[in-house]
Amino acid sequence: MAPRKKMPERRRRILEFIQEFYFENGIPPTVRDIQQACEISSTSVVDYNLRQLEEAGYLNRRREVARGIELLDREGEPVSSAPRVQIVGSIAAGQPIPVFSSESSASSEEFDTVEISPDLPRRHGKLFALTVNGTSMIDALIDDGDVVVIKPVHEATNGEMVVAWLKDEEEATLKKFYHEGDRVRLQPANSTMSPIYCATDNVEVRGKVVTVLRKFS
Amino acid sequence: MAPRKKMPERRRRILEFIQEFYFENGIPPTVRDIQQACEISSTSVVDYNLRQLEEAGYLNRRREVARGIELLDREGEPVSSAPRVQIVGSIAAGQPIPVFSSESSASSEEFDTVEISPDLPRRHGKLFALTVNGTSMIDALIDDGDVVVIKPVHEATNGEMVVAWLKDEEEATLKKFYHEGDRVRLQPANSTMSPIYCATDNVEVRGKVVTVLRKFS
DNA sequence: CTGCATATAGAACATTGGTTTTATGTAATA
DNA sequence: TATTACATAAAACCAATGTTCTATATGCAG
Repeated sequence: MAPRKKMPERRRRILEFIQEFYFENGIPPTVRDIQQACEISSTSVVDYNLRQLEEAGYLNRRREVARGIELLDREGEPVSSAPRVQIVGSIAAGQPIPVFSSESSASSEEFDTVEISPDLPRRHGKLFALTVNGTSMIDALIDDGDVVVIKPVHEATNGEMVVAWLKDEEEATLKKFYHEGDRVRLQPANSTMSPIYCATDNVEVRGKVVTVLRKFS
Repeated sequence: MAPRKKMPERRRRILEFIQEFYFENGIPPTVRDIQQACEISSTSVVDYNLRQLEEAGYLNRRREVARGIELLDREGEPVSSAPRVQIVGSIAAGQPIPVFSSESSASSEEFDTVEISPDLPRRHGKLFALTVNGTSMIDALIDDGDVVVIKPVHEATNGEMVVAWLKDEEEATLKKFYHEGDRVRLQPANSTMSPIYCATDNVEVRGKVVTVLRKFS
């Protein structure tokens, strides 16, 4: 699969149309649907661009099959109806968590997963999840046993709830992030706990909370 | 749309296959896909049965379109990838809310909707949603502006969070439900508020909370 | 039995829609 | 300038696929 870099305007337009069409109609468009919508003079041009898109890993084409275009997500997986994210571990203030590899490799079937709204990966791309241990985030309305869905990012803006990695301590915590001058304040979401202050270069943001899932049963 | 009653075995088989196929492939099957999978001797038989299924409201057929079968749900709506529920109103302790009609009628496009995990309607069937006003449910980790997804039910077990309708007062509230002898305790989720006690026959359970959705941004 | 609705068959038809072929234009590069 | 990769065009080809036509079988009501 070729790398993804800059793409001609028309090609981008085609890809966008396919996504819209599939979302609205529940079936992929035909080559000629694309041709008309994107005002392209020939089906061969559409075919050409589809091949390029396939090459670049944006979609699969089922040969000789009507409406055989299959959209792929950023990991090359088909975008099916029910996206799931892996629960890669648990987190509680001060507790270590496993290392994240956003380039997650081979072993896929070893984690529990949770089903999430298709909306989320559409907006945020690749996500993962952590189970929350204890009530240390209770003031942020995150309870023991809740699952937080995380978007892997390396920067955060003030007030966002992030997974922060403390290099020296080799610990990860779930806290609110505040950059204050040359240091960082990590604010627990529990009024009985004090904030952590540390040097900017000792803190590594690993991701931020996108949503919280809670079981009612 | 004709009523749904008993269905020939073969027809049921066809419908089941369409569902499986669409789920697995992301596109509907062709007439001939169905023919082969269901071991039917002629495409005309498939066509005949598809017409019957359309008549009975199980699916739509886009005429002259390859893979034009569109599955419908129990409400006659297309089963698209991302299920949505209507936000039919808002709720806060003591505030009135609109009347729910689970047999929701004509007007469909008048409400905001939220996208939910496909898992939920699969498990609970028809759902609706309410926006939470104020912080009266804060102890249950439900904040102002959160959206609660509700399953319309008429009974609840102790401890469940329910939408309760108080007949005399003509008000609806979101509270925890406890049946205690000949009366019902409706427990607010806010430590500064007192529970409501009332006669069993003055309380009507309208639904229970299935999940909470919160925006992080 | 007759008539009628329901269900199945086989075959052919007609359009849709994926694919191929050949030709042209443009920009970057040796 | 010649070469090459990239992008666009027009037209045709033909497999995939929706649709139709005719014939047959079965069960049920009159």
